[in-house]
Parts: sequence; structure tokens; C-alpha cells
Amino acid sequence: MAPNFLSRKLRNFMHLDKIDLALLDSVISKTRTVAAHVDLISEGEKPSDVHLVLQGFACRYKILQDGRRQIMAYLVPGDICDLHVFLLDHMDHSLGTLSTCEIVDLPRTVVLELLDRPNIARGLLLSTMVDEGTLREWLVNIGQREAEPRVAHLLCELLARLRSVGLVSDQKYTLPLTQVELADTMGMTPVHMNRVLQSLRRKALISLESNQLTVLNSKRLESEAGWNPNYLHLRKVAAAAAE
Amino acid sequence: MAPNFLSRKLRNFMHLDKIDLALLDSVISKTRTVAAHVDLISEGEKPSDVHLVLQGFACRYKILQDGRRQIMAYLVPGDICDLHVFLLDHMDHSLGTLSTCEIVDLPRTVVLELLDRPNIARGLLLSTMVDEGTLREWLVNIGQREAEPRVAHLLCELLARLRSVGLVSDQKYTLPLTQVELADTMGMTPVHMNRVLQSLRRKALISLESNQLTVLNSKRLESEAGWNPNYLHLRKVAAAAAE
DNA sequence: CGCCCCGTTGAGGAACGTCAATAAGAGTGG
DNA sequence: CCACTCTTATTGACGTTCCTCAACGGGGCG
Repeated sequence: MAPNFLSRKLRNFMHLDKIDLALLDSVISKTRTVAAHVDLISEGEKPSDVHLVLQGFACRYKILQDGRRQIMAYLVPGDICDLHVFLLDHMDHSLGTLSTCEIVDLPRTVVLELLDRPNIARGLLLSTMVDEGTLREWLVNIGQREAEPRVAHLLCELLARLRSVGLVSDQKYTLPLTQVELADTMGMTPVHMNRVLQSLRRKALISLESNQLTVLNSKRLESEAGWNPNYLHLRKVAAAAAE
Repeated sequence: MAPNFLSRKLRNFMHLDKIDLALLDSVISKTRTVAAHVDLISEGEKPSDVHLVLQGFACRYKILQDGRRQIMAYLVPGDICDLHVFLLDHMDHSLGTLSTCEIVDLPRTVVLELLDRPNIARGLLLSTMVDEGTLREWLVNIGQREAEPRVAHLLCELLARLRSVGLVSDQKYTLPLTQVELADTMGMTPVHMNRVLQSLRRKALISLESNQLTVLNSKRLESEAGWNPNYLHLRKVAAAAAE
């Protein structure tokens, strides 16, 4: 059976007992495969389910009148979106896949079931707060850092987040994104994104080919990025990674 | 007695009965005055209270190693921050005043009391989701828009938010911020901020003197900004403004 | 009066965007 | 297996936005 990325993630925050883990396993039993570049829900629609990503990359994004797109968050395996989304009567942004994904749709009743377990509830609320902290960090990143440290910061973040759910080995992870998508994430043009990646490669900080990203020199990459992982609130990273 | 900006704000989202309103009034009875440019809580500290702003502007912000500052959110009268902040063991950003403020510190017990009232709870959760939506919109704003529409967008947002708590009349509101602070909000330099404001004035879209901002031509300002208020989820703006 | 903060303005430079062309690879149908 | 097409990555030349540095003026306040 595929690993339960949701419980992996929550265990970064809270201890989960057998009942919790069994519930989390049952919840992810009904997955569906979604092709790349498909919306899970679009701006303006009424939210129905909470979405959970078990494989692949999804994102939140918004499209402006002139066609420009801003990607505002990545959802990677274990990530859940908008616990309280049922309160809203329309989505103010869209949710879509970037790569092929395995998705679980959680209807309201199942979410309430999860929130009935105190430690799961605390874990989910903490995850939500971390998502918010991540969003703030992205704002800082785009608002204050120049292109190269900005991209370096994103790559550091993904290293930490994917490691926390066991998706990093040998400083390497799968980054199933095109340079256009990365550019739309970082608020820059694809051309400039390309040049920044070239530069990071030339400095031997990373390698990136066929969607495999390797951090060759994490110390220098982190210093270039001004990296500080405190906003991820990962207290038990090493333990979780070892499982 | 000073108007209860918290109930004004929540009434944009939910109907509140007399008991709700009385509770909200009792909760804001013990305010304190905080001078401008004082931290309510700093990055790294352990959160103790939830903060509620009743007067003035406060903000969330982060300072980078090189001294650059990014302001990530404004808190205006009626705004409350981080309902669930007690879950975190350290702040990943700071909270400080921008102008002189009236602040209420809500200890955990009082927050729980508020959450016991279903409609207040829904209103508070909705506010939280709107805050998140606002943060996302700021990311879009900084990531995708050039300086002038970016600033225009901020001014439109403040017009809508302040109007929703009754702080706008004649398209005019108090904006107690320096150009340096506005620049740190928008991810640009104070010099450029100044030039953008000049340009908006020259086009007769706004006037801004001694902290009084007047929107002279909201239609054109909104079109310049690409303004779409859907992320504020304000369903009853007109009614609230009329009270 | 003098100081400091804030707003304003100018000149020059760096970062990033735009436009355009080419290459390289993946999938498709013949 | 090859021709074809489409997407993605790459590179160059050039333009624009925004930043940097610097100077000056005005108002509030001790």
C-alpha cells in the first residue's frame, strides 16, 4: 500500500495513536487520479469537498484579467487545503494540479470525523497555520528578495517540506514543474527564471534535469536564500524522516 | 462609548443577536493604548494573547538579515489576529503598531468564550479566512502588478475594508502611514513609492495629505488596480456602512 | 534655534522584462 | 522508423522599470 502522507505530515506536529492512524488510513482509501493541469475547483465555484494531495504537485493560483497567473501555494503529498472551506460560498482562487496527482476528496462529514480526534484536529489546525506562515514567507520572498535568492529560497523550502514527508533522499527530490510554472510562482518571466537556474547551476548549488532537483551544496544554497525554516514549525523532522 | 468595531466587522458576515452583541461589548471593555511603532509581540516569542485592534493601524511584519522589512498585513479597527495562535510555541513573525492604537488583549479563556457562541465563532472563522484571502491577494499584487497598479490596489482594498467598519466617508479615510511604511508593504523603495503616489495624484485618482486619503475617481482607480473585491467576501457592505 | 523625520527631486545604474530565434525532446500518426 | 508537431529550454539583443545615491526643503518638537 502507498504510504499515508497525511499521517506522515501530521506526525511532524502531534503524536498519533493507533486509532488516529487507522482513521487516517481509512480516510485515504478512496483516491482518484487527476491528470496534470486540471482544476480541482475554480475561482467562483462553491466549495464542496476538502482536497487532500497524496501524490504529485497541485497549487493554488489566480489569473488576472491580462492573463498573468500567480501561483500562491504548492500542495505536495500530505497537504490538505482549507479545512474550513465550507464556510465560504465562493472560491476566491482556483486549485489545480501541476503534475498528475492522486487526490482524495473529503466531504464535510469526513472532515468533522477527523476533527473529532483531538490530536488529529490539533495537527490539522497546526498544518493550516503552517500553510499561512508559508504564504507569509512567500510574500516576504517575492517582496524583498532578488531573483536568485528568491528561487534558492523556494528550493530550500521544498527540500524541507518534502523531506518532512519522506520524499527526499540524497538531497534530491522530484520537482515536476516547468520553468514557466516556476516563473509564475516567483513573479518573474520564464526567460529570467531560466537565467536564474543557469546561474544556480553554474555556481554548483543545484542540479536540475528531467524534473530531478539535487541540492549540491545546501549550506551555500541556504545562505544565498537567507533560509530560516522556523515558519514551517517542524519540530520532529529528523524522526519523521527516519520512519 | 466608542463604537464596537469588532461587532461591526463580524456583522458583515453573520447575524448577531443581543447576547452576542453584549458579549462582544464586554470583551472590548478593557483596552490599552499603544504608541506607534511598538511591537505587540515579536518573532520568536511565545504567543500569549490574541490581539484585537480597535483604533489605529497595526501590522504583521518580518525583518530579514540585511535589515529589509516586509509588512505582510495591516490590522485595522475590528481586525483580530490569529485565533489559533495558542497552538504555536513561537511566533514566526512580529506584530506591531504603525500608528497609535487602541488594543484589546484577549486571553485564551475569552477567545474560547467567544467561540462558544456559534454565530460569533462562524464570523471569526470567516474573518480568518478573509485574512488568508487577503494575504493571497497581496501575493498576487506584489508578484504580478507593476508599482502603480499595485499601490492603487492597496488603496482600493483599504477603502473597502475601512468602509465595511464605517471608517470611510466621502470616499475619504485616514491612512496613518509614512511612505517608507507603504514602500515596505509593497516591496518597493520609498523613493519609488513617492513617485508612484505623485503619479496617482497627477492623474487625479487620489489625493493624500496629512494622512487623509481621498479617492477622487474610484472607477478609474479600480480599473488601474484591476480591482476585484471578491476575496473580502463582504456580502453586506452597504448595510453595514449605513449603520 | 536646531534637529530629525519625512517627503521630494534628479541623475545614473542594475535588475528584470520583451521580443525573437533556435534547439532539444516527447508524443503522434504514417 | 521517420516525419511532424507541440511543448519546453535556451540564448541574444535591447528596452523599461525600478533601485541607488545624493541632495534639498519643510514641518514638528525639544
